[in-house]
Amino acid sequence: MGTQRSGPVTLRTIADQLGLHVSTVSRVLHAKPDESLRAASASTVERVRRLADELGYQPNPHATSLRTRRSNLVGVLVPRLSDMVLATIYEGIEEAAAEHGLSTFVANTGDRPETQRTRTNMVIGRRVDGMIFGDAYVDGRFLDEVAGRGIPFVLVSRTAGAHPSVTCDDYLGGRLVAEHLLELGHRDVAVVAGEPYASTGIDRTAGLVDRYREAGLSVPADRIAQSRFDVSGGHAATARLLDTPNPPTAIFAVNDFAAIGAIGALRHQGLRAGDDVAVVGFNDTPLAAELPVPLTTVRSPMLDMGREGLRTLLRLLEGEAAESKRLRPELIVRASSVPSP
Amino acid sequence: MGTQRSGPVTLRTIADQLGLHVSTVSRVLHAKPDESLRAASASTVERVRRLADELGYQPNPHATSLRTRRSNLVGVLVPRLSDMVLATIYEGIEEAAAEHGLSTFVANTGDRPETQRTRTNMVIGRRVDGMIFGDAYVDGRFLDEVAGRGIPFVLVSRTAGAHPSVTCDDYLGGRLVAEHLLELGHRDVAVVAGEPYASTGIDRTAGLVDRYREAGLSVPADRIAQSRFDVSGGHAATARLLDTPNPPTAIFAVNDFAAIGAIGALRHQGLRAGDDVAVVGFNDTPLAAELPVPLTTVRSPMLDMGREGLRTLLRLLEGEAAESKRLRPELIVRASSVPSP
DNA sequence: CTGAAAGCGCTTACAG
DNA sequence: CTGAAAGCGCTTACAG
Repeated sequence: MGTQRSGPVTLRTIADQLGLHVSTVSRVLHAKPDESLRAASASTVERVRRLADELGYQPNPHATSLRTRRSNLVGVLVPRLSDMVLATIYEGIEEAAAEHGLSTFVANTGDRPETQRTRTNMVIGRRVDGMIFGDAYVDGRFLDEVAGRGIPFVLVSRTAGAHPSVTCDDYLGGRLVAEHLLELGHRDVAVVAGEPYASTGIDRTAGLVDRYREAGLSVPADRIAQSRFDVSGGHAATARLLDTPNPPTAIFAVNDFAAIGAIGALRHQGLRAGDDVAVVGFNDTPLAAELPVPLTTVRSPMLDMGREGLRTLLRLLEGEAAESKRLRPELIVRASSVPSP
Repeated sequence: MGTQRSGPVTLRTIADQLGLHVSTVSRVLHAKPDESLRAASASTVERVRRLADELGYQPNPHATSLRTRRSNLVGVLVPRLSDMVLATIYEGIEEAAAEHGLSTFVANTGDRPETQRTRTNMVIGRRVDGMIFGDAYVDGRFLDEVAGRGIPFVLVSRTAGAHPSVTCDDYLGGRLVAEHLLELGHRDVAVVAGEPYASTGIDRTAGLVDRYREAGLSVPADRIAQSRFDVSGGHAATARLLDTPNPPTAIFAVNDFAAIGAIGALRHQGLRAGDDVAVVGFNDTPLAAELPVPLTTVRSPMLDMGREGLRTLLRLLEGEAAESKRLRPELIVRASSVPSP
């Protein structure tokens, strides 16, 4: 059995017990199945593998990273994980990362530029191989800087400038909503539009407005209200939109949570979603279908966005060119946009 | 300016440019403000600090970890980050970790024992200093193993055996719900109880059942339905509870999302939450207040749980004893449990 | 087929 | 006050 060493098992533990040199052990453990022949004799390979298994050897990633200058670490920045949309995208990232032997750091930035900066520095300080940003500002200035520092990254959920991104086709999503509302005869629609720095809200709004214009109808500026992306943000924005002598007959909130807030604001005014005012959300989070008034919304492929985002980063890390992708949205019609019979 | 080195700035870069030895530079950069005197002469300290700043020196954490056997890394396991409750707890963990110069790995385990195993191994393989589990099974068997491997950890959200934990006082929360429903005159209550392996659901249920028993009322087994913790889990469990000739007059779902599912299931039967059946949730997530029928629920201090969980781990890492904590819940009464006037 | 050496970037006693 | 050495655990040409 050899000497019983305390502390974690290292290459040296194995080498000593087998009377080999650490470099031999390293070579064996490192070789892909097919090239093990070149690493050592068949019997040595066998003995090393068996003992490594028995002792539960796990390479020290700090030593490996120090030596190879590759950390197999990916940094992920999101506005906030308590936003189910981003959390789900992150789940996709994590799944795909695990499949490829990568680990991920996530940090919440609250969409605050100052925090984006400090978190990015912190993550880069940890020597990640690449980053994924879910909190891009549409102007992309900060990201230009990051690119200038030579660190590879991919955006998910939001686009910015020409940086590679994996997003939902938000513009198309907005158009789908417009078509649905036009069919229902709504000529006067208002938009809970999200934050002005996020491409998601911008593009979803633009899609709706453009499609309305094509139908000969304009959506005036005072029908479009900025908002936070959460429930209370949607509530506040809707309250403002309703504070007018001639309220709209339909509301498009660019996010399911904002839509829930919109429904809350309507209720405050004694108005019911569906019967009195059509409400449409975005994302088709698992809540949408279960609300007391089930929510019409646009399904966006959140998990896939994450998975595909990581794969794109992987390609970048291997020196290939990264192409941006827009994934297809799908309109899901429920009771919140159609009056009960 | 000295030689222009390519690649990242290391201690050597600074040492060479200043004609010092790396060990001197290390000592200076390492010293706390007050002990810098002992590290080097005042002028050397000044020169080193200035240049490090200028060059934007960031120590290579892999080298530091390799040398010091401390990674300043914490591994966090949660059932799923797309559960807003866990995501919020994690935000608390991350905040507190950042304040203490620690970074965190999070992984989703989906509450699957197999995944808990592989993720734990993966995280330990990354040489974290400690772990935080938000996905503890109440039997604690797996955690006993982890403890046996000598890795320090703290539980959040759920308890298990005698392992140190930071949780909401779930039992008390259940009692608060019982008192509220008893006051309203409900003698026949049903529980959407969550997963049988999670202390949260178990304790919340027990609190309610015990308080009812003290009032001379029993909650029979067929009024208690296991459920997943998400919306569709709550829906399914409620559908089962309603499938009886004499349905209950009140439903306690041990989680806001399950409660939303419960409301959905009621609606399917033509029943309205509040007017027809009282519904109470747990956690007071931001949605609760904004639902078309605002949800009565028990507020649990999610952020604090995370922050306090990390602090407890920190104490453990410093060799102190860790005490479990139960944070105080608070009942929030809204329309879902009181008929409209 | 296997060994020996060098080195990734850092820290920490130990000298002087 | 500063330097020199050793070593954390690994990988990778280079010998033989």
